[in-house]
Amino acid sequence: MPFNPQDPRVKKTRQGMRDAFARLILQKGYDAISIQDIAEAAQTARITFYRHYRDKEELLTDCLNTLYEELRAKAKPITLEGVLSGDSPVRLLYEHIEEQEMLYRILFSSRGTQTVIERLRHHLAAQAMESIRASGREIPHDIPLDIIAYHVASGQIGLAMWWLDQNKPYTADYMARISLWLTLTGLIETMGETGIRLPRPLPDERA
Amino acid sequence: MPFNPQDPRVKKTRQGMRDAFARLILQKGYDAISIQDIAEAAQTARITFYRHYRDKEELLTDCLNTLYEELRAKAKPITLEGVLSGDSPVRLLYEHIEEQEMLYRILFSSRGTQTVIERLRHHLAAQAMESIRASGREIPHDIPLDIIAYHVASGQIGLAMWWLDQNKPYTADYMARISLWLTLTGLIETMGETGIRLPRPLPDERA
DNA sequence: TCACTCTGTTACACTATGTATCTTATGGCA
DNA sequence: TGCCATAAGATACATAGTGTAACAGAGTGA
Repeated sequence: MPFNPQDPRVKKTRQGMRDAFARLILQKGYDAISIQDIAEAAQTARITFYRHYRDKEELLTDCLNTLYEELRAKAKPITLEGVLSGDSPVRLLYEHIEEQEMLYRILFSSRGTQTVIERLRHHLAAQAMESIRASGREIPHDIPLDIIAYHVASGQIGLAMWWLDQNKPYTADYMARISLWLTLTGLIETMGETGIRLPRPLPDERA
Repeated sequence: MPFNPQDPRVKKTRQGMRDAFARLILQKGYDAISIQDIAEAAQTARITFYRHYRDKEELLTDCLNTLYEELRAKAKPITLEGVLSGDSPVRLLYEHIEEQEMLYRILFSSRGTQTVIERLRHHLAAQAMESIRASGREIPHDIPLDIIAYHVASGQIGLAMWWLDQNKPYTADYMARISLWLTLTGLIETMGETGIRLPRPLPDERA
């Protein structure tokens, strides 16, 4: 189906589908939605759906890819000074969540989104690695860099999910700073340093 | 349907369904599975499925609830000494993942599981709070305890997901220690302490 | 205006779902 | 051992959703 994405009719149809779909997901959940429902809510014919998307999944991907591309477009070059002064990737994430709250609620809650969350996690992990490189410091105990990066990214995404789930009890700015602070300092002030058995270096531990 | 769960016929039927379902999910994915498929794979009649479960979702919940209950049953009282010597909730998690790898793969990859992952996150968050309380220390900067707990739990789950996704490149023991270490000390050794703007206390930041 | 493209209408075959009815098999117990 | 309660199997059916086809009508842009 070689549709022309520039055609105003096509634009209108697809935008209508995306909007209707987002509304329906929040209203009754991904699984309970039929193609019929989407077509009706978008005030279009059922067959028109099939002309543009193979299935629900593809429409959802269309919705969330746009979201992800938007976040990526916001990314700036990473410097240690920028990160420490609060101009961090996690701050951009919280700003973007504020702008696109409805879509992030779908991303974090629905089911057809595992791949997009995975992409977001990869993205944040890559940025974490870049931040660590920008710091120019040695990694302690030879902990593999990708492990660190995924731990950081997972904590950041998890905290953002918690924030939306709790209906944003704190400001995005506060959350971004907390997230960065926990990532950087962990619980060391709380738990204390004494007695922590550091992991041994890597080679002994290969499975 | 007041079935007797003790009846050996019932036990056999349900166990067969659970096993068949787990195999099918890993084989072709949750969405692509029909009730027919499950019944066939379990070598039973389609109608028998409906006698025991309302839909796919309920069968999946049955599978994963068992998993979650098993993990919960392993939990021990938390002490600071136990946590620091490596006898931590996250170690139990990794041990359990090794024991039930197939089901955890389903839990972490499939779609019908958001609620169970959420429950796992709550569980780990609750244990993190308990660990912090057991330490008897003050929480720095009045950071809300639940924020810390969810950050910790998310990092731990995310790292475990990464580990399975990468086909377990390191031992469970090593992963558990890394996870604990990152949680406790963060990246402070890597990024350094200077220049980090700590979050201001809470009251100014309420949304 | 005209050619082209997109959308709407109607229709159809196919598959999965959920339920009902009746028959057969199984396990516990006197 | 034979009986009884209960679970599983076989068959059938109504319903809903899916995916596709053919044709008519509306919109876009030159």
